[in-house]
Amino acid sequence: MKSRSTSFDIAYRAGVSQATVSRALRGSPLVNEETRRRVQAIAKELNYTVDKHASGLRRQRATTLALLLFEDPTSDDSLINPFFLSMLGSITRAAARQGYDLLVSFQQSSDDWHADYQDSHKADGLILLGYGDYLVSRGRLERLVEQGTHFVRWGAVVDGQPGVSIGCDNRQGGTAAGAHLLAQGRRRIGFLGTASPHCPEFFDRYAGYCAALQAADCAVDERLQIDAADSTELVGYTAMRELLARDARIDAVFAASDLLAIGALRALAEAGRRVPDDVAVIGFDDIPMARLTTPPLTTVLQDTKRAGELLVSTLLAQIRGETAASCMLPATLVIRRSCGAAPDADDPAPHAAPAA
Amino acid sequence: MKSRSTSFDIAYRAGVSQATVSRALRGSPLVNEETRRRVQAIAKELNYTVDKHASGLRRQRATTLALLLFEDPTSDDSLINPFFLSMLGSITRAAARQGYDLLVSFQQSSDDWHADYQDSHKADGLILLGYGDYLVSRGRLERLVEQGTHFVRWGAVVDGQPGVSIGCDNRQGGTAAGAHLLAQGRRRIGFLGTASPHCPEFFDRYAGYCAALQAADCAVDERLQIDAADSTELVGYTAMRELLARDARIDAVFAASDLLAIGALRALAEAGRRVPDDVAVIGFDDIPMARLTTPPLTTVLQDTKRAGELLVSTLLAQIRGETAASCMLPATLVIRRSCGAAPDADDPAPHAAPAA
DNA sequence: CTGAAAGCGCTTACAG
DNA sequence: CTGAAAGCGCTTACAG
Repeated sequence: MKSRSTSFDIAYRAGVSQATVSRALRGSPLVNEETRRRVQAIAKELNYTVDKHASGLRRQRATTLALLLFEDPTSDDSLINPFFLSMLGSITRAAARQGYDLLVSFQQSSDDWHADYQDSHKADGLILLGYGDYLVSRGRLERLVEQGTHFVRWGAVVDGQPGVSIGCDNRQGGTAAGAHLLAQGRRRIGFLGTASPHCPEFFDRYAGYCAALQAADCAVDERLQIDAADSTELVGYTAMRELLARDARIDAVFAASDLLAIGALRALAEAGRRVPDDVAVIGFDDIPMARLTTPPLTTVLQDTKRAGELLVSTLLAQIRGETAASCMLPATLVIRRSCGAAPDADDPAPHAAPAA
Repeated sequence: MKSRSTSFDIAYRAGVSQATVSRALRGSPLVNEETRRRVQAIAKELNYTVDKHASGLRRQRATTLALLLFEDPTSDDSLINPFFLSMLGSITRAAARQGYDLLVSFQQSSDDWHADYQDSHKADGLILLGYGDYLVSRGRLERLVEQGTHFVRWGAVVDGQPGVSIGCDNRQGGTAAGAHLLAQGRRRIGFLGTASPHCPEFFDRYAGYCAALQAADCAVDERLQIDAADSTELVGYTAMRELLARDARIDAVFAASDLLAIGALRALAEAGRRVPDDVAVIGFDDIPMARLTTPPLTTVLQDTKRAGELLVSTLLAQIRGETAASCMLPATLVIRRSCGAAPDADDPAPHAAPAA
C-alpha cells in the first residue's frame, strides 16, 4: 500500500510545474496539447486521482448531490416504497452521467433535514423525495428557499409552492384511469387516497378522476372516496374494507398508488369479490410488483427514468445559477388484467403472458 | 443568501482563537467547559457547520462510505432486486448512526469499479453489493486488497477469498428449507439456481439442500437442479418450465431466491399445478413481495437490518486499522402457505391474514 | 503557453 | 487551558 501521489509527483516526472499539471488534467485550453498528453499519460501510470477535498475546498463546490428520502414513519425499515427505489436508481445514474457523486440519506419527516448539506459543502444541492404531509413540509421548503439552498423536489406541482418541483401529471393520470373504467362500463367507482391539500399528489389524482366522471355525466359520490395518506399495503387493505362497508355495490376502484391497490386486491379476495369480474381495479405508479399480482394490475405509469434525469438536470441548472422551473411529466395508463380490458400487447412478453 | 460563516467568525465573536473554536467543536478535552459552551452557542446561532472539504483535507479522511451496487446487466433499470434495496436502506441508516455519509453508485460488472474512491478521498471505504460471477469479480477483489483499499463485500463467505465478506449462512438456510419440505412429506424436490463456484451463494444453498436430503436418506437427483444465475422473475419462470419438462412428477421446489420463486409460481400456475397441493415452493431472501404472492411464499429470511449494521461496523473497524474478519449471519425459515405447512402465527398480522 | 504564489477553511503539533 | 503557525492538495488570478 504505497501512499497516494499528488499533482507535485506528476509535475516532477513530467518536468512541468504543478500548476500546469492541474490545468492539463482539468482540460484547460491554455495548455499545449503535447504537454497535456504527457501529463495525462503520467497521471494514468501513477494511478493519480484529484483529491476531492483539496479540489472542493479551492473551488468551493462538492460535485456531489444529496438525495434525501423521506420515509413513512409508519412503515417498517424494509418496506420502502418500491417506486422510490426505482427513482433512486434513475437519479443515481443520471447524476453519475453528469459527473456528480450522489449522497443518499433516509430521513424521518421529524428530522432536522434542512441540516446544512450545502453549507458544509457535503453537496451542492438537494433532491427531495417522498410523500409526507405537504402542509407540514411546506415551512421547511420555505426555509430552504430563504437560505438559498439549491433543491428540487419530486411531487405535485402546486401553484405558489416554494422552490422547484418535478412531478408527473397526476390529474391527467387520474382522468385516464377514471375514463378507462367508465369505458369498461363501470359506474360505481371508488377512490382510495386522501383528497386534500395535505396530499397534493393524491388530491390531483382524485381531481382527475372526478373530471373523468363528470365528463361522462356520472355523478361524483363523495362517500366513495376513502382517506389513505400513507402508501402501504395495509392502509390499502383497510381502506378497501371501509369502501365495501360503505357501498357493497361498488364495481370498480381507483387506488392512488400501487401499494394501496395491492392491499385493496387482498381485501377484495377476502370479501369474495372477483377481480375484474365483480370489481375492476386500477393503481398508480407501475412498480415492478404490479405485474405480479393476481390478476396483474392495471396502473398509471410514472416514467422514473425521465423523472430522475429531469430532477438532476433541473438541479444542476439551478446550481449553475440559471432559473429552473417546475415541470410535469406525462402519466401513461398501462392496461393489464385487473381492470377487465384486454391487456395491451405492448406489455413486455414475459410478464404479460397469461398467468392462468 | 448570506455567505456561510467560518470558524474565524465564531472565534471573533467568542473572543477566542480560531484554534480554540475548532477544538471546542470537535469535543477536545483540552478546552474549558465554559469556553466550549460559549463557542457552541455562537456556532449554533450562526448556523455554522464545519466545512467538509477543509476538515477532510486536513484530517485525510472523508467520513464517507461508498456503496457500490452491481446490477445484473440483463435486468432493466427499474428491476433492481428488492433484496438489495432493503440492504441499501439498512446500510444507509447504519452509516448515518456512525456519523458517516453514504455515497451510492450503481455499477455494471464491466465498469472500472476499482476506480479510486479511496485515493481521491471520496470515501474511506467501500461496501460491495450484488451478485455477479464470483470467479470474474475475484480478480478485482484481489486488486483491491493489493491496493490496500478498505472494503467489505456482501456475499458468500468462501475460504481463501480476497478481503472480508459478510453473508448469511446459506448452507444452513438451504438445509432448513430442504428439511422442511421433507417434513411435509415431499420427496421429489427440485432446486432452481446455479450450483457452481461462479455463484457461491447459490452453491451453498444447494449444498445445504443436498445435506438435508442425505440426512433423510433421500437420494439427490442431479437432474432436478436447474441452472439459474441471475435473480429475476423471468429466469425463474424459464427454469421452472425446464424442471417440469425434466420431471413432471416433481412435488416441491426450492428456489435460490424469491425472485426466482416468483417466476416459478407463474410457471406452475400456467402448467396447471396447484401450489402447495401439487407442488410446494420455498424461496430465499424474504423480500416484501414474498408476502403478496398467491399463495404467500415460504422463504428463508436474511436479516438485512443486522447485515447492514455488520457491514458498516466491520468496514469501520478495518478503516480504524483493526483486523476485521468475515462473518456469517443466521438464516431463518419463514413459513407461509406456499410450502403446504400451517403458517407461523408470528408472521405479522396484516400480511399473514388469510388471502382467500 | 507556463510558472510562482496566494489562499480555500480547517486540524494539530508546538510553545507557552 | 489557549494561541500562533504550519500545512493538507489543489485552482486560479497574475505576471511573464
